[in-house]
Amino acid sequence: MLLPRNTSSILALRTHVQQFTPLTDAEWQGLEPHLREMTLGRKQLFAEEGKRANLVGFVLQGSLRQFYTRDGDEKTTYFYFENNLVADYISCLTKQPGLLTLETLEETRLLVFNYDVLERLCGEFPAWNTFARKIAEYIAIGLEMRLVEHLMYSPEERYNLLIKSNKTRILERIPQQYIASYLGMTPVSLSRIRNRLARSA
Amino acid sequence: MLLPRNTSSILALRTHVQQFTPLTDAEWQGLEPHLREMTLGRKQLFAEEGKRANLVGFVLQGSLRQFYTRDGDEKTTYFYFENNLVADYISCLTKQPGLLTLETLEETRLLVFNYDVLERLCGEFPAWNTFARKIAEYIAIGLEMRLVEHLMYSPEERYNLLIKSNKTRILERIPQQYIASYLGMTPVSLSRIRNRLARSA
DNA sequence: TGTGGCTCTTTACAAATGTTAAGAAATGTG
DNA sequence: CACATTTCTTAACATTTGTAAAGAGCCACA
Repeated sequence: MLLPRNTSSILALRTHVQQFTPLTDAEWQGLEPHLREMTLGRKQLFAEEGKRANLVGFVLQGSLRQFYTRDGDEKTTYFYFENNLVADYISCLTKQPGLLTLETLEETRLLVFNYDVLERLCGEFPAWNTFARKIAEYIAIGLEMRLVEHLMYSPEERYNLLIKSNKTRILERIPQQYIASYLGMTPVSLSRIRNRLARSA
Repeated sequence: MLLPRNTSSILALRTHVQQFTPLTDAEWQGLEPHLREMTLGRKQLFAEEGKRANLVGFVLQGSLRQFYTRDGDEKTTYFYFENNLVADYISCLTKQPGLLTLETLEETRLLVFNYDVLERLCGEFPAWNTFARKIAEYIAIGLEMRLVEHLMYSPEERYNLLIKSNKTRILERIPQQYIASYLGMTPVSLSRIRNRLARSA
């Protein structure tokens, strides 16, 4: 479902982009005409396993989860909330069919554009190229930290790290089964760990 | 230990860089004057935990491992071989003290340059900015796949995936205790898994 | 507001990995 | 080439997590 564009939404995205690198009005105008609003109901798909992704979204309201499927079993690996960009980044980069699915957790409103527009802007404007570089660097740092957490800490320690982190949105808004998956354990195991912690506290 | 520069080494690096994006001679000359050769003996450090990193290396000969330390316990998370770039990427990007250590596994010869040179080139030449972007994207893709492997597969399955992968250099050249760490398990556990596999084969 | 479905917890049991320690094997170094 | 060191294997035991199943609690939606 596509809606007309909204000025304050567009400003929110521009502000987000400019947290990575400054943009002149002219540079911004390279992207703005390609933006459109989209609203998805609960449990609808923003990207689907097996399909080549070319859509980037900026979450205005709502949330999504990212999961990989194996033998019909879903492994949730990431969550997206307001004021963040969401995409099957790997499929956009490689132009290969995606391995993951992006599903809304609630009714979600997004500002969207096609990844190939950004790719074209990277060739036309150094500023957009720098933005794309900074985004990639930001993603790489996040992934490295997350991988290290898995290599260095036990499931119970990872849950404690999540509690002490500033990712409270995850704990507040995400069903526990998905948090368990995100932390690399089963829902049963997370329930046990929570029980242990509650008793000792 | 620094040695005079060597033409074929420099060509090897240029070839590697150009696998990410094409460069004119003029663009390449932005980097070349800043290259120098370095040779490290076995078990010497290329980057050290707690120190801010600013060095990028291109491995000409030899290999390194990357590890994080926790309570005196080392967790090896990555290996670097010939014809690959090595750096404490996060420390270079964030300009914060590094969390990891890079140690040679054998006598290693590298071509090195300072990261801030590359950063400057990103501002001067769009081609170098694109190179930095492609590198970041390449790293992000690798990290995402590695994280997913940990979230979706058991230690034994991860060992099987490593065997079936094209990362044979790891299995051939890396001590098993480090491979175990890389796979997120103890050396004892890896030895057991190998034993099980050998019996069933 | 009631009802069906989804989510979380709890239990018992199975399976895998972690821990510790000792010995065998391999490797690096003088 | 031989010794010292490091690495790998094996074993026994402890701990943790996974699995399956049942019930309680909560939420969404009609």
